[in-house]
Amino acid sequence: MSINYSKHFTPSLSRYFEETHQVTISDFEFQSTRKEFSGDLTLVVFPLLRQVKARPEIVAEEIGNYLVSNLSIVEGFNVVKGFLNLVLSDLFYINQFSEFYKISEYGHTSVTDSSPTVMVEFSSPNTNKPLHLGHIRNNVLGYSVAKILEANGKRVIKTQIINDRGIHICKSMVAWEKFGNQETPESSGLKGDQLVGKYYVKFDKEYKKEVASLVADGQSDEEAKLNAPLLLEAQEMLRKWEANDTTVVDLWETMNQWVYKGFEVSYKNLGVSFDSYYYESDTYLLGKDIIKKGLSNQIFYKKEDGSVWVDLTEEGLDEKLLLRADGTSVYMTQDLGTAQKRLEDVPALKGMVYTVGNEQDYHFKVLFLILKKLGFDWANSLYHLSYGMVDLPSGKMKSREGTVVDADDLIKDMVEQARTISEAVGKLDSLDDMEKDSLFETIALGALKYYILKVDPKKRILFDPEASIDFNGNTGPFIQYTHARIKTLIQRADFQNIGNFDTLSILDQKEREVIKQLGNYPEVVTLAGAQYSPALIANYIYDLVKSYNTFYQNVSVLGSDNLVQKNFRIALSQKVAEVIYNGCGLLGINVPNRM
RNA sequence: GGACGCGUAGCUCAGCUGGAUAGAGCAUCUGCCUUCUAAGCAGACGGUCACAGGUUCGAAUCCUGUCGCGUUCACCA
Repeated sequence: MSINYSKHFTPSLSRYFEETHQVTISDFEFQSTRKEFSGDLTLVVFPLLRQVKARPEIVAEEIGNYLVSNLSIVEGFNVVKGFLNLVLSDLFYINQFSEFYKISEYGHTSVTDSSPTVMVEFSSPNTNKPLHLGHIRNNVLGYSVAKILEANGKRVIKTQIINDRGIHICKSMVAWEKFGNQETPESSGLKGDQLVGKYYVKFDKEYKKEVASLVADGQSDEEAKLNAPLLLEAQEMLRKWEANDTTVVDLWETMNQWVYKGFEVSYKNLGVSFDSYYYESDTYLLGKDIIKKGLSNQIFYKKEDGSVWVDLTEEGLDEKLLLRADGTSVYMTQDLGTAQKRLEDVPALKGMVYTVGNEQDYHFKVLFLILKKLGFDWANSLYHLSYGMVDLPSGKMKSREGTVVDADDLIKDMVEQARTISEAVGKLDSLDDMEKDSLFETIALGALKYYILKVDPKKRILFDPEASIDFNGNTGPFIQYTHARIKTLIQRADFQNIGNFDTLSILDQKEREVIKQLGNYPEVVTLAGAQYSPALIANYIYDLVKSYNTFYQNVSVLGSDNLVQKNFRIALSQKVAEVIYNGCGLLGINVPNRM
């Protein structure tokens, strides 16, 4: 358990010390008392010994005595070595809880007119193939971080950059022209992105055949790869596209529309959404102006061949190309352009989060440095939300070798699995078929998202299809289940006087645990330190759910004879349900009222 | 080779600004359904926190080095 009491539980304690000794609040370190010792809150006295020269036991004893006689919320204490364990009164917990109880969305900051605007970029797919498991991690992470920032009082614009141009698109187009027989999503019944992806794979297959036959004719492997007719056709198509050839552009637009329609379905299945879209085909040329400006300000320099570079050796990095000798743009140019365009569209923009895999750590380091050098004041508020790859037990995913896990397929499989398990458990007889379907979907997505988000983004994930669908232990369905149970409990409970706990005096140890967890919850995120982490939130929710379950398993609410206590417990349940609901919202996970 | 990231129980992962005997889940074993959801709860078993130094009252956590794994160092995107 991880609780930082210094933020939420200690101001009144620390005030005393500030007055009597020349030490500051930061010298006091509080932590949750370990369960093998008695007490609620522990003061670690070692850090104080620098100011107060005495044996730790004596200092602890003195402080403990003082607190007990001067602070009504401290009922008692014990000293173990340099640790002062304080026993807090029930009143303290009840007051604490009364405070949480009154505030809905406890810990969230609402968005107002003066809230800073930030953009969160995620998904950012290529338009030549369907979304796969790696995209799911990206989408789920980016969406969650957007929600978290919103809960922290930021005005958030969810956006993406769609990689809709380049040779890879042309490959799908060539293959479709040659082998497609005018196939369309309508004629084939295939989702648009799946259809285009099919021809991307087809291209690769035919291309390999051509290479093989060229090699058989005596060409070297390298020659063959460059000379294969299909590749030449794709390159020719790219040239035509850049020259605005209407036939090519029309085909390009048609096929891209298919893909976008397909993506929309996948996003809907995943439960994510966007507020704006940027297309590489619109922005890839824009960076050139920035380069020009940087050149005249001598931030960049030109080599003899005419290519433009930036020198980052002082920052410990290399020289980096920004513009080719022939004047065409590279990846970096276009990212500079996109950043500029976004700022033009949203002048109030105060920061950006880029959700992109960690293989691009270096790229973003360079991008941010360049923007800083160019003097954009928001360049200090750029954050690369970098995440690790998703591995399968069988190894790495490779799209060309067909070892990818398709996003649509995966979601479908998980919904089926949810159905199988749920039907085996029973309990759902009162639901009609539509309610059941929507429930299975909610559970499946909860399982998938939680499985991905509970892991630190920067670590690589080993995606085990079996374990991801597990409904026991530290999983999404476990959390959803607890929420549903609480909801039923509240619905069935017949109670009055909720919110008036004045005469309540004896708390169960488990109730204290739950209240502690509730108090812990709001401190999960800050933007400034780039500390926001869905994994942190996931684990907090799990802690809360676990202590709540333990508490409720051991206490029979409806059997309680004291009305005040009964109401208190129901109020506690309500609050826990609310926190689970809000917390899951930050992860983009829905929680059902029944399951 | 340089840079960055990771290395914690058999497996998958937590572990906040350094604090007490390192925590969960899965797996294995043992208990617990006449009251609100057993998709649960309680317990047992399981650790040289990769390794070696250093900093200090105290290190999984901070510093240095070594080893292992990954990514990256393209006029690809």
